[in-house]
Amino acid sequence: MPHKVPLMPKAGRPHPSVGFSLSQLGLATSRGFAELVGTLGLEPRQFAVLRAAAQSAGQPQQALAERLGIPASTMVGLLDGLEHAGLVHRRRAGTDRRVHTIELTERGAGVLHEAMALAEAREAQLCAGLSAAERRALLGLLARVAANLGIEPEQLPDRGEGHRAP
Amino acid sequence: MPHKVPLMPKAGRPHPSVGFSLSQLGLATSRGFAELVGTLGLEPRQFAVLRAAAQSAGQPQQALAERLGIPASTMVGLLDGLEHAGLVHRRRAGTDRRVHTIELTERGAGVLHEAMALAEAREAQLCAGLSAAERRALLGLLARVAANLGIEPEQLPDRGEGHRAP
DNA sequence: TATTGTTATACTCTATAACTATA
DNA sequence: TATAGTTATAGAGTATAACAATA
Repeated sequence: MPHKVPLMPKAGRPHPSVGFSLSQLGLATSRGFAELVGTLGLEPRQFAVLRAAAQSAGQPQQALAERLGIPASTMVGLLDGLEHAGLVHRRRAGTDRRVHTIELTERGAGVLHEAMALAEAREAQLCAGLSAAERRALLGLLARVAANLGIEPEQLPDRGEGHRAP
Repeated sequence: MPHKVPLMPKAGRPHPSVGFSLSQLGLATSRGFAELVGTLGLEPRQFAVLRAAAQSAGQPQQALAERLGIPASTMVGLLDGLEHAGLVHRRRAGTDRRVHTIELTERGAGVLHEAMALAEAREAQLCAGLSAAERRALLGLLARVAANLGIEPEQLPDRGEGHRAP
């Protein structure tokens, strides 16, 4: 959450606004998700790293960083944690001994699996009481708002660089 | 964190999830809002303070802090900025000379007005292409998700890092 | 000389706790 | 003694820049 944390108006309560609701819910969901994967000893970005590493094994650590929009120096610490927990493996590439390729350990794959299950359960909790059609409608409307903002569907939340992002 | 900035998965792209979409859009909207009011020299929480102060003049500074969920020590800096910009006025209460009551200056009211106009324009941009009925539907669905999370409609995003060390 | 990963530095933000002045 | 506001200190988190090994 983090978005740095964004705080928006309140009070007046003339009408609820989409912007305020999204800001409020976005913070709550990401915070809740962080807590959830925290029970597995992961922080959200480590979960993202596990997923990305699982998609194709043996990626250089810098490739992962770039793909997730995480600075290389930050990636070091994230991987240190994952490696120390035995979830991931750094190996020097034979072709270029400067690069470290990343692979999930068996245990790492297991934890990733658990984390995905938690995420699914969380999704179900968020959407409790919504019919399948309503959930689809919500996703569709959110996608249209995202399009208005120029956000591509796959794009990571991406912590802004220099700008203040509360 | 945006925030702790919460970062969520990506990649796999089996189906988009409500949780991920909200996290992504929430960060984008709050960041965009921060940039927007930034053009007026405000940060988001200062905008919130102006709104709250406008609702009823002469509130003690601590009342504002509590109402917005902002720590008293943080409120000091926010008000310092607002006062220095001539948007707000600290006055010692006659009844209890310890309390500082806060009032908007004429200029503060003007800036608040501008900021609200910006926020409205932003809302329109977010909802571009949505019919009135679709926007209502979106707000309704978001409210139901919020209810599932136990969030009250009025509640501020609330950065509360809450569970720190006692 | 350029590049991969690492470490070190500096900066931003925030909260906790000390401090003052009133009560 | 307790409270409103202020200031100071310390902690977490991050990005930028220097660094070592390899190319």
